[in-house]
Amino acid sequence: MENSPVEALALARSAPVVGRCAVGRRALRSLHCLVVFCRQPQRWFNTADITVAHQNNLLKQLNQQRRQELFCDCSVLVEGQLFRAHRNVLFASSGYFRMLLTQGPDGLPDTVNAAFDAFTPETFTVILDFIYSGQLDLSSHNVIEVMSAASYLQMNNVINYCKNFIKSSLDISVKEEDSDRCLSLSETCSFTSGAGEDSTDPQQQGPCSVSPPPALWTRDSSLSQSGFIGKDPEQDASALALKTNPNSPTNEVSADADGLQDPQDPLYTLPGSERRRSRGGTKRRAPNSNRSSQHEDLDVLETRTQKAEKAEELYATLPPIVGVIGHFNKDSNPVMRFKCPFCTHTVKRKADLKRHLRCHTGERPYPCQACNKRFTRLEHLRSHFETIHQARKLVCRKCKCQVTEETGHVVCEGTRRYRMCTACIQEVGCESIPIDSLDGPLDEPALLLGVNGEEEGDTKRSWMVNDDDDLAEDSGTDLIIQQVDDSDEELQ
DNA sequence: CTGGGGATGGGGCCC
DNA sequence: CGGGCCCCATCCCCA
Repeated sequence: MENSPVEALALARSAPVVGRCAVGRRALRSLHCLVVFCRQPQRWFNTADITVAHQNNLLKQLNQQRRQELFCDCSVLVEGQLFRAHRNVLFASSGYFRMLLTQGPDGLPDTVNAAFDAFTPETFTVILDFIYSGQLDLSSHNVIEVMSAASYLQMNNVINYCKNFIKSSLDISVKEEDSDRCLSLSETCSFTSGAGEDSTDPQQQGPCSVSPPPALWTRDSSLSQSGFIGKDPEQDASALALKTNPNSPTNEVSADADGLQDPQDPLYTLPGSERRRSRGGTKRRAPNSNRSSQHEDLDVLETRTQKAEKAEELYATLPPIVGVIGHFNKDSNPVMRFKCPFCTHTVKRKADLKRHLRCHTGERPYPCQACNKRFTRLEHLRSHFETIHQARKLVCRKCKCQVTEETGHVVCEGTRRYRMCTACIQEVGCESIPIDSLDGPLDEPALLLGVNGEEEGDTKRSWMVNDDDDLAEDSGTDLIIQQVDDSDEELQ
């Protein structure tokens, strides 16, 4: 009796001691047939077809069983709604469930119950449907919640699909922004998974992927996950796209190539390599942008304002600031931590999370008025300004010797200022500038004017550095721009 | 090619 | 909760 190749494989696997028993001999014969069949694919079908067909069929069967609640040995309670599933499927799909099912104190129990308040039943439905079908039903309205839930459940493949969804939305946004400054995107799209196992392929890991989160699980529904999540994000995915995954190559290349990324942009983020390359200088706009009309500039300003507003909107409506129990303190009270919706990072304070989010959104609210470089934090701006533009370091730049306010002569190089000792000054033959001018136009209060003033729109005129008014190159020691007068600056 | 230093970014935590 | 400080990691430039 001959077996089919699939049966042969199964038989062979179940009878490892091939040849020592009848079953083993039968398996061996069947396996021989399989080899023959595979060598003549036109007579049979190749193994890849078998595998795919088998996987599809198996997944379909499992999904049917789930829907009919057949053999379900796992209950998941999400905000009061009960979901039945198979623990082996959940185990294979989610790092969270892997930990839940393997690291429990009592080994594998007969039934497993998990409860979540960190996401909605609708979100978990999307996740569960994906687990059992490979189809991820994403839309602009649920992508953040799904991504947050996937992050919570440690499903890297879903996270990556969500990132791709957001990135694709970004592409659409950028292209449309380039053409008619109009933001829109497709409302829904569906991603198909190639495999149910969550991906650990580093290439699929987004730039915001970090180390696995701490074990945040419970095997007792009474110890449900504490936390909260917005129920109605109402988020424009285009806004999310503009703010999400700033390091994505798509974002960088498309935006930068089109000259759309501007250091003046509150959401501006330097690409990984560009970030370093542009240090100490001013990122110029594309040459052709110099010839853009005033009308176009106004459109650009309007677009930036829209971006800033959307950033604020995102922060205001940001639902997935998920409070999670990080660990228990000495009094056995849960210590709440806040989880980033874009990665697995958790922080103690919501304010820290907001600060952390800037590394995902690319928001840089603190522009340097001297060189237009933008920073995510005021302290970074201040540090940069003191170091680069105020020559606060009492070290000779040439010979590295210690100098004082008196002996360290300030040398100006564009907007950059540094100190040199008397000997080096004479050796180089350059001129120092009076110390008095250091705290003149470049004093900090003026510097910081741009932080809040940027939203007024007028100061943005100075952000659009072109060949004619490149501050970094031409302003020299006369950094008058610190005397922020929006109306005057607009006219310059 | 390599190591040191500068500039920058990001996390933790205190005030 | 924002501001600020400290610390560390990373990247880049330069000798």
